[in-house]
Amino acid sequence: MLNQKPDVDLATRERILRIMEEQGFVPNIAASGLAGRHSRLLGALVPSLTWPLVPELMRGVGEVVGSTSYELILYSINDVNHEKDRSDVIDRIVGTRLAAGLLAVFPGPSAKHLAELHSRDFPVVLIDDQGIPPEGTPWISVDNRVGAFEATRHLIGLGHRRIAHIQGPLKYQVSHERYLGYCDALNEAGIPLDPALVREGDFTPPTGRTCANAFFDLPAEKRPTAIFAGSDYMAYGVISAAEQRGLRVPGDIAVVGFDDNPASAHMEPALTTVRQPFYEMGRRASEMLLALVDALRPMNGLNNNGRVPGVPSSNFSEPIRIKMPASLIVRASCGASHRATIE
Amino acid sequence: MLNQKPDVDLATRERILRIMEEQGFVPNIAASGLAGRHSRLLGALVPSLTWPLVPELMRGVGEVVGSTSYELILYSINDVNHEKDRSDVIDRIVGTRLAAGLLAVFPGPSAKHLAELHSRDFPVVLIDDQGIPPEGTPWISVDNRVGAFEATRHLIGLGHRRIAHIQGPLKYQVSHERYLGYCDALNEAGIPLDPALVREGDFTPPTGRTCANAFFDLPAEKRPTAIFAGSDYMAYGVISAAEQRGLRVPGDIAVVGFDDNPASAHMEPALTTVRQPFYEMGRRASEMLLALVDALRPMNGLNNNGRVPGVPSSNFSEPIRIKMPASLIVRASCGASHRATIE
DNA sequence: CTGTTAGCGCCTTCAA
DNA sequence: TTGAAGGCGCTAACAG
Repeated sequence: MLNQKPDVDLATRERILRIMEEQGFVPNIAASGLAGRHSRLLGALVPSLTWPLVPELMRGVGEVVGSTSYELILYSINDVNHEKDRSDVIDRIVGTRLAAGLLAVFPGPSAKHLAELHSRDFPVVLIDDQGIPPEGTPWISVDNRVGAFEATRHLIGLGHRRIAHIQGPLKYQVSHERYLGYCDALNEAGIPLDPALVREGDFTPPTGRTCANAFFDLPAEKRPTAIFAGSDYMAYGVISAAEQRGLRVPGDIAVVGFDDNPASAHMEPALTTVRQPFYEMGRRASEMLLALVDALRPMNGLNNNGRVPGVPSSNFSEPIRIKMPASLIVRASCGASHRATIE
Repeated sequence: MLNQKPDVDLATRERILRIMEEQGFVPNIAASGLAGRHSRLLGALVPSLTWPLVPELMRGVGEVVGSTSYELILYSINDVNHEKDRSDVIDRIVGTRLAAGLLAVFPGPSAKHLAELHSRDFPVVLIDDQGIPPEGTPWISVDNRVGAFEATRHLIGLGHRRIAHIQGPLKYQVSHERYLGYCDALNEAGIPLDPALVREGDFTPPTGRTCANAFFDLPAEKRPTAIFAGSDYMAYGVISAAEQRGLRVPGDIAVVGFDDNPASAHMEPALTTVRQPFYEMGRRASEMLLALVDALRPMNGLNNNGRVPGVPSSNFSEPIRIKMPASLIVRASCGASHRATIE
């Protein structure tokens, strides 16, 4: 019977169905999933939505999923610092058989387990900015190295020679990648790397402040004229430390961040930074996941009439790993207005 | 049969079930919802997650829902400016019978329709900062007026007499409420309201900048010494305009915002603002929704054994409308460090 | 092509 | 108490 309509003799049921379809009839998704052995739900496994870039990502996901007949079910793992392996949670999720596929944002240590799920033909797409994809699992990431390279090169182009870098935690791959990009740019310009100008932070403003102060305490001839922070949040700390010392940004010290947090455009001075295309990544990831899920459907999504034979069920092919470009957003904090970026 | 376990003769089925239960057996949510005529999914209808405060809210929601056996299904309506009535979408959502209840964040014009759903015994909880609740529908909002009152009074306490206010769009109730709070504080201090010191913005930095410039253009004796912006974003614009004029914040002009965006603590100067307890609101709302949903379940959530009679199905009672307090967060931008707030 | 039937995995009721 | 049967709303595979 359809929805909760009152029972009628079976003879007229079909007719009723037809009529209802012509009006706006909405089938019960749960029942349809059950019967069709195929859920219309996609799971999204995300870390705290309060991370600055996750909402932007989910905007892309929501848009794509919203344009289909699928619905999004949100598994928001509010892990304190995202260190724990959430394989148990993932197993529970898969166990409920609610979702036809899983989109995992910044999976961290669970990536391995998700890759295994994928290899068992459960549709999985990973989004991360790390860059160490498990073998064969669909994976969308950001080209951190090139992003950092461009940021640093931009500072060099502005005449800076003593450029400091505040790394993220070294346990994260991204931190290394951004550091390598920084080195690349110095190399290209023939500027020797000065270890005194590289420090490790933890992505938060306080460590940005601490590292900046350490740089400011260097003897004048070793002191940097520009700081490239591994995250916008650390750049906030740098700016704050500079102001407290009476140093003007960008007049006395140029600052560049990484992430392009929503607020970074609106600060004073507006922060030059490297934008990661999270919205686009969300879109791409969702599209990939939908493709995987569809490939697994009986009849491959075609009506059961056409003579077209279903493709060999495991159509897990095509674009597997995507590396998205990060782009430099030039604003006031680096002291260059050679490109007027009004946002 | 349970999950997709291979078929066995009916005799041993039950035994298998028992054993599986002792191990970690995870029932199929869709099937259980179908059979039990009760879904274990809660719908969350949210505007763009990229609004600064929605993620914080969803953190609360996610935490509460995650601690139950319910799952969250996310209906993210990326409406351009949240004006459209989404009743059609809501009908589709309810029509799928997927969710047992609906949590609507900033429902805007759809609030009326949601209230009607509620009156038809479909569990609905609204979260809004507006303050015009439809009759009887569970509704959680923020006390904007008192928040604005405290912000303004704080400025008065610092010695300011000429305090400007930048309103949000007047089509929003919040804008009026915050304005009223501002007036309350002036009244209390016996400061006459000066219409030249009140302007309407649209919650974004550019209008903050525009309005601030208008204030700065006033003749010296009419010029404000403090500006209370109706949103943090507008406060960013104010700060930016001030800097461009060579005015120091808070030295020359004190600035207070409203919202406490995540970045507001990290700017230079850190922004004094009014925090809305969105995390807590998310929690409360989820708890209310869960209560409503449970009240509707057959047997009222008790096992079908106990002699306890189910409560009369419509147990829609208890806390219906909640107004949460907003709290002043004092930071550097208002020039008062009488409370050292390090964040 | 339309019509019918048999479940999907689970809950609930009734019988033992 | 325990167990078997019926059905939730729908789809898919089969008949006509």
